[in-house]
Amino acid sequence: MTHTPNQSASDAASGSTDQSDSSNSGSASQPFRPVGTMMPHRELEARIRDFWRERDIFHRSVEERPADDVFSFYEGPPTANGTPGVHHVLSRVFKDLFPRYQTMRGKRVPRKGGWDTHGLPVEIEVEKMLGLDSKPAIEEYGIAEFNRHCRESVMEYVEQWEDMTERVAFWIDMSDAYRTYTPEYVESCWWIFKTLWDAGLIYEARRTTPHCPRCESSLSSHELSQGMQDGVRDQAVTVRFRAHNDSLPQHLRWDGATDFLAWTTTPWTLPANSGLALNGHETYAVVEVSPTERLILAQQLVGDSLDGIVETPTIVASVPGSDLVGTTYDGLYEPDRWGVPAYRFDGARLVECREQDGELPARKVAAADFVEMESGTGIVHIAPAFGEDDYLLGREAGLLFRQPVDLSGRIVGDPGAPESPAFVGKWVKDADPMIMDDLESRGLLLRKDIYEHTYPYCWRCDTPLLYYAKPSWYIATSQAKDLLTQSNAELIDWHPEHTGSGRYGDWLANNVDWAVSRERYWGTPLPFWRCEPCDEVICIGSFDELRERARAFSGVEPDLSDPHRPYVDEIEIGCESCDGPARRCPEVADAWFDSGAMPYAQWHYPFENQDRFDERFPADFICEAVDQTRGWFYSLHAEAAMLHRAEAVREPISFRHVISLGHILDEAGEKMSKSKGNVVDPWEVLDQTGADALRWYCYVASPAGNPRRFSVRLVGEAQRRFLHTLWNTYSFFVTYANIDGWRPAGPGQTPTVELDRWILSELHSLIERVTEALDDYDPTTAAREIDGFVDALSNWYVRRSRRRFWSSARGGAADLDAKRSAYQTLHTVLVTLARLLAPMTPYVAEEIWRNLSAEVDADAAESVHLADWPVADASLIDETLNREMQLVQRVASLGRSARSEAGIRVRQPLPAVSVAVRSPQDAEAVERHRATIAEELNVKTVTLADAEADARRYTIKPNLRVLGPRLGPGLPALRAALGDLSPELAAHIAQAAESGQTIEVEGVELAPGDLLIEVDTESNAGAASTEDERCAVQLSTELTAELIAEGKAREVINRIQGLRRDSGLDPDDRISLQMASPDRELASAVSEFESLIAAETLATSVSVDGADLPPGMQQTEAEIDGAAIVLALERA
RNA sequence: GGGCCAUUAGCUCAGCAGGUUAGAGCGCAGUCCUGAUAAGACUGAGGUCCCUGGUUCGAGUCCAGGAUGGCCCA
Repeated sequence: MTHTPNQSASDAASGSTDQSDSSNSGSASQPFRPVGTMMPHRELEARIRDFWRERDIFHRSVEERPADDVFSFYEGPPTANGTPGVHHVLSRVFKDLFPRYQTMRGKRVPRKGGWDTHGLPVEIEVEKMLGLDSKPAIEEYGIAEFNRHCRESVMEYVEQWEDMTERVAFWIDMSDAYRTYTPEYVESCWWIFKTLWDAGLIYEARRTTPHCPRCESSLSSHELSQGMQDGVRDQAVTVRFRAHNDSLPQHLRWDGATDFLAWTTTPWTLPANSGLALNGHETYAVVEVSPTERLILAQQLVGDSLDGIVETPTIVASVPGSDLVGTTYDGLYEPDRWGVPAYRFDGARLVECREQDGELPARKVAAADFVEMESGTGIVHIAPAFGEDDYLLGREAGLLFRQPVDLSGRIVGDPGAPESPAFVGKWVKDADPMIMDDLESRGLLLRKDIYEHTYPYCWRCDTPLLYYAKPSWYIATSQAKDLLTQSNAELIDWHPEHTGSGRYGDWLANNVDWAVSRERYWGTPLPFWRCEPCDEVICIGSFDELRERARAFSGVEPDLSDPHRPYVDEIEIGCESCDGPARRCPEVADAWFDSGAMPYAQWHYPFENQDRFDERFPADFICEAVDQTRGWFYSLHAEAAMLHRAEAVREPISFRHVISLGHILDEAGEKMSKSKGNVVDPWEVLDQTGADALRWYCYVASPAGNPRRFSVRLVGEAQRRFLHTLWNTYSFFVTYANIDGWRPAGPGQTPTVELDRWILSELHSLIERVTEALDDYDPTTAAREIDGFVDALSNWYVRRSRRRFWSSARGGAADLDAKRSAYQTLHTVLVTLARLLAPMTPYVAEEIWRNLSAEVDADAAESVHLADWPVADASLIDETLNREMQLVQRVASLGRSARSEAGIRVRQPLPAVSVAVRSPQDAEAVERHRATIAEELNVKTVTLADAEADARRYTIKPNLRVLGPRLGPGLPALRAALGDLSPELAAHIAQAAESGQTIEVEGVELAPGDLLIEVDTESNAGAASTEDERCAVQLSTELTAELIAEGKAREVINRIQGLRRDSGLDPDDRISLQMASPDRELASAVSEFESLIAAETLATSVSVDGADLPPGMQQTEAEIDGAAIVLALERA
């Protein structure tokens, strides 16, 4: 049996297995595995995946490249405690492209996988599962057991991840993947901490975080935004602080009392007051409210603040805020008298003020830009322990730090102390009214209001959060700010560029120290041990060191097979200074620290694999979504820069090229989220359209850095438009090559057929452009170039070459060379395309490569992914030919347009086309491609328009690009003058310009290059014309009897071909043909063109006017131009 | 509140250094073509190039301000 081009997809799917005579690709009649017209993507992917697995192609694609020429790729580790979504697919698709490309370019690209396993999101999932809802609950449940669940949960969906990864053909070594929880990984992290510690780049300080007093836990910014509530109504109070008279500016000192008015929505923070902030650039008013009392507040807020409190406020003085800075005042409470210690800032550290150091410094007024005039009094109460702004101002202005509230939200202090207030021991929200009552009774509360604002609540338990300064460990990244920004600007190549210079660069320029500790359980434990008696901190840099010191201290060597909490917390070591016992500080590391440690920790560097590390650091390429600018992109860069500063690694960067991907949106441009229900399931897309289509869409739709809209429909469109066209070209080739038994015959010489030379010229030009784009990490340009090429290949090259592929079937042995050339050329193009597509659409590329090359050529690489990237052969690129072909295509397009305008169908031959062009080169092109133009337009002759003979109209326009800069403001006058030219003058100028003379118009000397000349051909009777800026085409529409007859004959051919198809004949079946028509004209046309009809329809015998058509024949009655004809045929 | 990006046809996107009539694909309508192609060709409808100013002989493109959307950070 012979395959017809119309065989169905399901035939093709099973084609190679259940059709006995076609199962061997090497069989005599069928050089290639038959291919149907529809791409069977599911079957194809499964088959190719099996092949890759069986033949170990991925590993070989790495191992077969030279070990000393590595292209280093780092995998940004995902967490497998959730199912993979489309956005994960997107990043894997982009990650995969460049390693594949570089492999084909000859690099060895090892691809070690990795999993991110630590962190709060993991803990939260486990808490939910176990029904725990707070830190105390976890501790009661048991940290050991809790962490055991965490460890299990992070690999829960690993199988789904592996399936997805394999399905989209992301080649990465999962069997050798690093996991951030392994002891080796943790130990490398400790090495980093120790290295930075020794370089003095780690310190402990307080950090203000949103804190849930019920869960006793800090919340991340992500959690914070989940629990923001609008329209929260809180009590706002305005209170007075008595200024020290002798600290006021001279002119404000007097006998009476002067009070600052300050405003707050959190009365419970008032006992912690250490300062008042005002805006140094604003004006403050001193208001006299009684003969003995004055108040100070922002001048512009006097009315609002005192409304209803003071009848007629009298402003006795106005002072700039800056004049009040440094004024001291009395606090409302003195918590140090009921057992709350006060601390002073020593840089970022806090030092407790001890009794022996003398009296505490007084509270004072400071200037701060964050003080606004929107509401309140323009004076803000500052409690450095309870707010980010407060803390930073306290540190900057040298205020005291008091923290009379514990982590569970209770007011601390010794209730037995003589001055201890009643609210000691109370929950802060319960303390609020007590404090207000107390202040009111002491005459210090000026007013109470209800204030509506947005306030954060715990997303889990709905408790209002406290901003709370907690001890925290910092990496002093701001000390390396210059190194971070400079190395980023000079050494890292960002795509898109603006992310590196803009978003990321700006963020680095505003770098603040990295708060790296978390008061949690499932994470890399910080290697800091603190001596209980003397507070000395010891940083441990390896397990051996810890074992050693623990044994030296306790005589027992600890088990470090699991270095996590709680086991590591139990290990005690000796203090170097006082010999006291040191215990581990309970915090774990920010999980981002783990991710940034992967260049070292994935190899257990520096304890093992030094060579490997050296060879692969820094990475040549990484790729993640844009949200990683402050995530992995930063942690990687920061750790490398800090280690470089500590002189531990040779480069201050850990990656050289980076693609930052835009986010995936739904079809309407909305973010995908479960609550909106617009999440696209990756499996659905993969099932419906296949991995290649999904990948292709990702590359071609929009540049990597753009946000992209995504839906099954859009991917399906890309599939139809590109993959389907490619596949059909491939299928066409295989079908005809099999019919002819054509086999590739080694490297052929440059073809002589012009069309073949042209497509090869375009192909090599394409190789150049695609290579350039991929070298520049620009897959979108590469994909769009290939897309355009495949369109030209299918709709010009193959269409124009069809007759050559059929030529043996048409009986002409003379065209054998041309046919061989066509096969050879199309084969070369497809096999080269397979290589160009291999990094992008690895399945279909492999299919084409295997069928057309590997399976028939013992010398070809077994897999396209083991093959080399094609190299453009400049000698095959013929720019002139490319331009000429472009012109021919334009002429054909214009001619078809003229035809349809004249309403003459394409099968009707026309006598002539006349082409007007504007350059000698184009004229030559028309001459050289006459035959093509004639065939495309179905005309008998192609002539160049003769300027004299035609009624031509010229339009002369100034070449603005040239004349604009030269004439400037004089341009409009010239433009007007050229627009008003008489036809004669225009023709005169045009001819002068064409012959290279200089013309003067409106006093301006114009050289030929200064003008653009357009030609219109008048459409005279019997012609149809159309033009564009490069050429004009005029079709002669005058029909002769001869042409009409040929038109009729072509109609007959069309009907016979239809009948052939309907009769189930194969394309190369011969027929005997009989025709009969009562219409004289039609009958004579058929007789006249009998040989044409026979040749086109493969008729070996033709009988016209067979009055008695034999009954066994397939027959049909057709109507042509109103005349009936009966057609009958049978296989000859 | 700050930063980055985007905004061009119903939809998805091009539009390079400012230049003459702003393009493509999909979709829609019509016509044609077809023995590889669920394809293709031709034509048509469909645009205040987000808005307002400015620079310039000339602005979708450059500058300033604003609007909307997305992301990040407060």
